[in-house]
Amino acid sequence: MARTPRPEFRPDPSLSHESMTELQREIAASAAFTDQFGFEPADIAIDDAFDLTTGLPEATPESDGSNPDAPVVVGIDQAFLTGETKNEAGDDGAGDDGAGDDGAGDDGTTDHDRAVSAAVAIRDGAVIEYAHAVTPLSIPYVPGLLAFREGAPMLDALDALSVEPDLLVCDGSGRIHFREAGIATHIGVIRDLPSLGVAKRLLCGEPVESVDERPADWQTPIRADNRVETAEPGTVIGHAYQSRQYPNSRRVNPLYVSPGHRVSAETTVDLVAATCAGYKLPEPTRLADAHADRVKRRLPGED
DNA sequence: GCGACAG
DNA sequence: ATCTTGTCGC
Repeated sequence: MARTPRPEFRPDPSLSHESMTELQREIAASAAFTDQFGFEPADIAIDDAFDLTTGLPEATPESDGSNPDAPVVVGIDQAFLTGETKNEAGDDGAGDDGAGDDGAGDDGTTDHDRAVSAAVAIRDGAVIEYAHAVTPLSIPYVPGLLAFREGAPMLDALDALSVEPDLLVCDGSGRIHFREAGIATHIGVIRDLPSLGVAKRLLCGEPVESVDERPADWQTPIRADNRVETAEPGTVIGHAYQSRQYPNSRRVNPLYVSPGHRVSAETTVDLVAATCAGYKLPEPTRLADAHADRVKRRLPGED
């Protein structure tokens, strides 16, 4: 059957705003918001939360006891090194070959930051591999255009991974996006891998029910509103999912989960729920977050 | 012109 | 995202 050619991903700082939004429309058009993967949510279930109080669990590539045929879930997250000014004499030679000036400007902020991208591969409840990449950032954060700032760094971390992922769990939105092309969608489409996004805050769209004071495991659909340019208002683009709640309180906010690529909105909730083990964030994201922080701490500069 | 906005 | 110790509440 005919197949839409995969859009190329060029996070070039010189790209115009229009070019970026146009590329996102192509990404969204190439994305599949239907289930296209060969396993069940139960196959990636993580029953026991990893204990991160004594450091991260050791990676065990040679499955000791765990099922080597279980799907590989890869969590991806980032940490940042900001405020890196360019006036430091004797800067480490790893500087970027700057094309002219930095887009610094009037507000004093520069783009001389670096991203630490971390990817953690989990199979049958065990970590089988850690990978990371440190990438200079050249594009500022703009709501809706996050993929152009963090996409390449995330792909770098994925490239550093030796195992083949069966599912990517990204930090941020997927289909819950102005053009249905959040960073989870970008990454999924570019690698043509099943992917989903887990965000702590809602970018756009409207919950069917109020998300306040909800018990654990509660969920409600997120419908496209007038801010979602590519979908008919009312279209379900993701869900609010209350992954955890304290026994006698109701202050924890829900997660906002949405399809990235090759996963439906409904199944996205099931997949996230399967990888949650008592904490607000799903285990793949918790571990990727911790790994990114660990790499960042070990980097020259802060000891 | 006003509002609104992942990491 | 990041800057950051202790601390109020269950």
